[in-house]
Amino acid sequence: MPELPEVETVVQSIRDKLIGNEFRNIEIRWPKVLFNFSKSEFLNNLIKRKIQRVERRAKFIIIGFNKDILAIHLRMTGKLYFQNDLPQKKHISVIITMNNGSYFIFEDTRKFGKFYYYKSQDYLNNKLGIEPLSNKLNDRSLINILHNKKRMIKALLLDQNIIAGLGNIYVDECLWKSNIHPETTSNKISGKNITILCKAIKTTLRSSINAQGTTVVDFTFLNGQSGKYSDQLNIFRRQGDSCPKCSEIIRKKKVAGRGTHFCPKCQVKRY
DNA sequence: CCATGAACCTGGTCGC
DNA sequence: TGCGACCAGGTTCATG
Repeated sequence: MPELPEVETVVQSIRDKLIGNEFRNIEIRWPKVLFNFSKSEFLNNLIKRKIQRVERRAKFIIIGFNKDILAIHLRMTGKLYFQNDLPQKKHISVIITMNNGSYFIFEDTRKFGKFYYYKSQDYLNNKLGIEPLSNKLNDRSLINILHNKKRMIKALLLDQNIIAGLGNIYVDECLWKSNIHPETTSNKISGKNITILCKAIKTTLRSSINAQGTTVVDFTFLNGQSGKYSDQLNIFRRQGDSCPKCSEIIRKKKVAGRGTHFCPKCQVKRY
């Protein structure tokens, strides 16, 4: 499901209900959801402590206490929301009872989502690449990154250790906007095209955040609201349609292990 | 260093 | 209606 704009949307939808409040209890319905700690560690470390901050780092949701954090990754189908009654749905992985009696729920059909507990955020910050919307990503740094690697551009942009937050939807959209074939070797892309790519990444992510993300199948937040950026997708899942720029038929093929959408006329493979 | 495929799970869709 | 094959917004691990 979620890439950077969707995670940001989720964070914004739960932040005010978490900050200043406390966890009181936790019910684990899918034990593997706790990746690097146990239920008793959750109870010992995170109960009855005031939540200080709620932020996004890459595709992680960070719930910060003092220095220590609860980090949540939604993977493909994770959903986080509040509810006043106990949920009756099928794929509930976690139910956290809040100090005000409401329930903070993690629902995850495919069960890939995970909770992590860290004594500080340093571990994640060191492991993850730069934030694409920060000024650490700019024309110069992106040229530097791409020209110092020899990798297929699609795989490189999906690599969270380098730039953290892009996923399959936005990589396809951004490569289309900058006329780069997804299989192009990164060091063969001209500085001029990289500049266009850099701009495409920032404007696409910002527009999607403004539209509260993309709902392709079932991404929802709050009370089942959908992301509106789906209307602005140009090629993602539009194989067989006409390219909005040149009317060529949009194609789909597997690149870097992922279904990849591109226009064979606008995005010519040079290497 | 890089690419590929499998694994982790469930459910939707498509063809027969 | 049923069944199998294939696909899905992500990440990690083994292998060549």
